[in-house]
Amino acid sequence: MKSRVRKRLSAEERRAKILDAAVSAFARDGYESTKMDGIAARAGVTKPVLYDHFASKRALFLAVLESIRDGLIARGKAIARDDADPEQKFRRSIDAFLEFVELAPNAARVLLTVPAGDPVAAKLSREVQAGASAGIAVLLAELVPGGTSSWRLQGSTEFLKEGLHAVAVWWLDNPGPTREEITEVVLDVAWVGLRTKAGR
Amino acid sequence: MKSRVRKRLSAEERRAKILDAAVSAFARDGYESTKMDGIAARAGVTKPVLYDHFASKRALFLAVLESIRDGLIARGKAIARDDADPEQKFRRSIDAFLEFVELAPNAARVLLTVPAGDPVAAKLSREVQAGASAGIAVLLAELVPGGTSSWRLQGSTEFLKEGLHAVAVWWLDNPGPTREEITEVVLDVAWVGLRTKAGR
DNA sequence: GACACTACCTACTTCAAAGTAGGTTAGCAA
DNA sequence: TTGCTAACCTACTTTGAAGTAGGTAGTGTC
Repeated sequence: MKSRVRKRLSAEERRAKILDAAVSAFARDGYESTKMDGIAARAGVTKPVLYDHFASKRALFLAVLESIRDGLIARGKAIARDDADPEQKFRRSIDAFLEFVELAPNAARVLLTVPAGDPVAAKLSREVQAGASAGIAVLLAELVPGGTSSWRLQGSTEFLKEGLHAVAVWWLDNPGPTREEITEVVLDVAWVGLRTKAGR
Repeated sequence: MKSRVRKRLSAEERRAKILDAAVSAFARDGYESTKMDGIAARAGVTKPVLYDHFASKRALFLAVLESIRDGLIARGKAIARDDADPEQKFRRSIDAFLEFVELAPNAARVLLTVPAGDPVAAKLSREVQAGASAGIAVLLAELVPGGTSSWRLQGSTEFLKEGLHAVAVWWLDNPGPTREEITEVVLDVAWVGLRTKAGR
């Protein structure tokens, strides 16, 4: 039974492979249902190796979230440049987010699924989400009256943010439509408003 | 140590108390983090008594969901009556849902928090949610072109449904505004549309 | 070619929480 | 009073997954 040829990677390579395996695993099963043994198997090693690189399951999850966040920050810079036209700004923000979902579906799933069981992990998750959707709040602040901390603004932000997240998840599960089409759906509801559809 | 006077309730009374304790417990901590011992303590009994009434944690959760659903069905009848004006219909639906949230906050929290860890429990949860939000889909079907099964309709429904859920949860955590005000926020975004706010 | 470093493994412990076996006693009925 | 039913208990087993102890063997360096 010595037929198995062990591949020995550098610490960095192995760490990258583990992170990669963890993203797919968390994306597939969610934080709670993902087992460390499962991640290890995907990464082609055994469990103790995981603990050589990450102190705990939570630490691994945190590292995954951080790598996702870093990717988002890089992407976010592209949207930041100011546009005079609010509609263009709005559309570009939605579209940029959906582009992230399209290009990194696993990362998107992890980002959009807040762990329910572990409060600490949930907090981390929400923090990264908050950073990612800060753009929406800024955008809305210009449109909603009442100052940055008004409940109107907060409520609207919550609605838009989670609505957008839900559409993204739905799109991941039903990958028929193109990104442009999904963007259009979101704009139709939130930007144009349903009122215009009702013969009035 | 015999000072404790045991209260002996009928099966139905005890069952009701357990269900009640379970709703608060699930609402507070979520499905995964809620312990059977904790529910038992809240209900004033010990764990085996729970298992005299419910076969498993899942079965108990299911019973809780069913009782919530029954409450919703009763309430739903009030909204069903047809209104000619789509805006009124829309507003009344949103408002009825928020009224449920206001009157039964624990039930609402349980309904709106899909368990992440247990796939079976998650499925149950989503089914009850789907029933509760079927009204939204019907309502949208009149406004969104393309037939009942079009991706436009599904995407819009998802957006509205989860947006509304998110606002409800946010409202539970930030109970400042009145129900009418929250309704107005939702209508402002989804019915009127943000476009009208941007000087155009 | 020998040494050292560390990636990697097998086989274990720990722990929390679900679920259970079996006995005890309240409360009703005759 | 005597007994039966079932609501309730204490104390246990089971399970499943996180985390660990301690050893083995590739790989670059001298």
